[in-house]
Amino acid sequence: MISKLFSDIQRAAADAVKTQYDIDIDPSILSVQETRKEFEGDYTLVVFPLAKFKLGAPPVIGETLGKFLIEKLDFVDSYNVIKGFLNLKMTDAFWGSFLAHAAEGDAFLRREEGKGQKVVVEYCSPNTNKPLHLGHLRNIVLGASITEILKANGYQVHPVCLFNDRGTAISKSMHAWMVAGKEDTPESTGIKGDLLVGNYYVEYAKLNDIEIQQLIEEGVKEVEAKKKAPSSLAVQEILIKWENGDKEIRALWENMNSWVYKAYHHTFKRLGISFEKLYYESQLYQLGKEAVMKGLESGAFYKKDDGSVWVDLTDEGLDHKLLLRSNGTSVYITQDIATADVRFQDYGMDRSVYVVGNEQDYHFKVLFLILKKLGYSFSEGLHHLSYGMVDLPTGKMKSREGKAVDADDLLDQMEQTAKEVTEELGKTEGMDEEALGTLYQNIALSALKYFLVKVDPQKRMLFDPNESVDIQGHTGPFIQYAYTRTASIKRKAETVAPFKDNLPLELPLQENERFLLRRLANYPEVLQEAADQYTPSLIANYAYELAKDYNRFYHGDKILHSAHPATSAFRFTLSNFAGSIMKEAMRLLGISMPERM
RNA sequence: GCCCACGUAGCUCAGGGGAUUAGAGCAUCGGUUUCCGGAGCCGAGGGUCGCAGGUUCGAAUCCUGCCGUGGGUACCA
Repeated sequence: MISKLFSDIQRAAADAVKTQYDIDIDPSILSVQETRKEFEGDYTLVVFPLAKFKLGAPPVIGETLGKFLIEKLDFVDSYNVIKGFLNLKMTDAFWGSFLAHAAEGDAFLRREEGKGQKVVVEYCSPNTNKPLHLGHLRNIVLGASITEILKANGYQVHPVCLFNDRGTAISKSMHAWMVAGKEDTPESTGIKGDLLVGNYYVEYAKLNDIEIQQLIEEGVKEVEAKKKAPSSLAVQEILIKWENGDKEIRALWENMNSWVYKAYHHTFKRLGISFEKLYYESQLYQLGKEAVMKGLESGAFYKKDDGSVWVDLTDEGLDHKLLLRSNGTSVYITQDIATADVRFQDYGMDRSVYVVGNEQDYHFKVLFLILKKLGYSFSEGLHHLSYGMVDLPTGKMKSREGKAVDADDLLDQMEQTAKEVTEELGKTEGMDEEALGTLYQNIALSALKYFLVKVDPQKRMLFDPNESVDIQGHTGPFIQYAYTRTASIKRKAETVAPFKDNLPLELPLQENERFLLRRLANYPEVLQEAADQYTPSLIANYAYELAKDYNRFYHGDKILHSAHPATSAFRFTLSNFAGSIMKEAMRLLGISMPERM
């Protein structure tokens, strides 16, 4: 809607230049933007770029164009020129018409761009040897929201999760558990399964470090010591036994994973996320070899004398990359090739999005080039949604040192805070115990998810566990609170008829109303940009700005009891519309809106 | 060494060619409730936009170099 408006203005301005100065210009050189707050107007045409045609001083050109536009475009009410900026004020009728139409149905909330295109989004994808921590949470929130954002843009989206359920990580926990006496279970200890397994992972790391230290003191070189430490050797043995299908090892492996999955599914449920399909590395890791063989046949890869298989990426500015070890076993990237292939068989997707931390930027660059070489039809639609780590004030979060913020603990803590603040405010009379529990959970999730998603994914972010996540200011609960105001207004206004396009506005629009309308009109653009750039933070920041604009509007003239019924109808419809956009924007972030809080 | 990302107020972050005064939140200080919900609203103080060049009518924004931080550069995942 705005993009069409902007191009209308640009075209009219280009026409003006043609008729007034007899010069043909490309309309797109005249950029249109929102008028800055301190000036009068809604949208601004920048006329500086015309300077190079030597038509005169920019302010004079601005005047000429302004006069022309006000004649030609019936939605332009007035204009003013400051330096090379032509500020255009839209008519009240324009805004009235916008509101009446946009607020009707939900066409305004959806875009068609991705219609007919299938996208697979892989996110979360944990190693199953430890609890989900704050870093996973950032991943999950990004993955879940990009899924919804793409859907709202018309794509058919399939969210999937890949469990890295085998390999050295889980084997370390297994070894420590066996060393400790093969006794503890989640049931016997009362410790949730992922944490229990994670504790053994920490135990392993401690044991391993001590052994290495000892060897070094005995004069063994560090590199050697890491390989020769008894626990390191034990893990290698576990890996081999696992591959050979050793009964005892397989049983323990299944058992430990089941503890972890049980806990994960509980956490997933709590976070309100679900996947369409779960993939397991243990079922995929052997398929890589076939894929590599195909590439070998087609000439995309090459074989060295020792039997190892490589891909040459020097043409793309990278180096040679190993795909298959000389002993025939696969490496990390081999599995990813296979996984992409399996996924294509499952979904026939046009695009594939991987939500993975930015320490793997290079890995995905390589993977995407390889998939392209192999000629996959979806290789043009690959995207790595890369995000920065969540750091603690003490540095990186490290599971192996037990230095991580557990997702469930954090949520417990935040629900408590939400409860305290809500009770203090006392707006929840009449809600039963269960509804209150849901509400606290909702507020806690909103604070946490919003905190994680509002920052540009590319940037690292800092989390201080000693300072709990805010619920005031630029936060999820702030936006929820603004929404509950719209809900409250709605409850109290059953008799107010909605505003229709044919109704007159008895008063000229107030500044706060215009700002709010402008913000709302911009929603489809933000929705598109968030999808095009795979950046949910754009939606988050938009929702915040919208809530702020709404609060200013709310603190202005009365919505329901204004002097004229037509004005009340208009303000009421505006309030409701703002509420539904807030709700939709937050839904895209995986946050639901309470009606009261 | 080479490659990538990041560097904006005390702290956490927006803005990513455009306006004189670079915006928010937190923290600090002040105002605001007989009136639709004060988790709010209004205001004050606080900035060499890492540094130096360049491109441009115009640079926090684009380019180059340097500095700082983090990550990558494994027959690890």
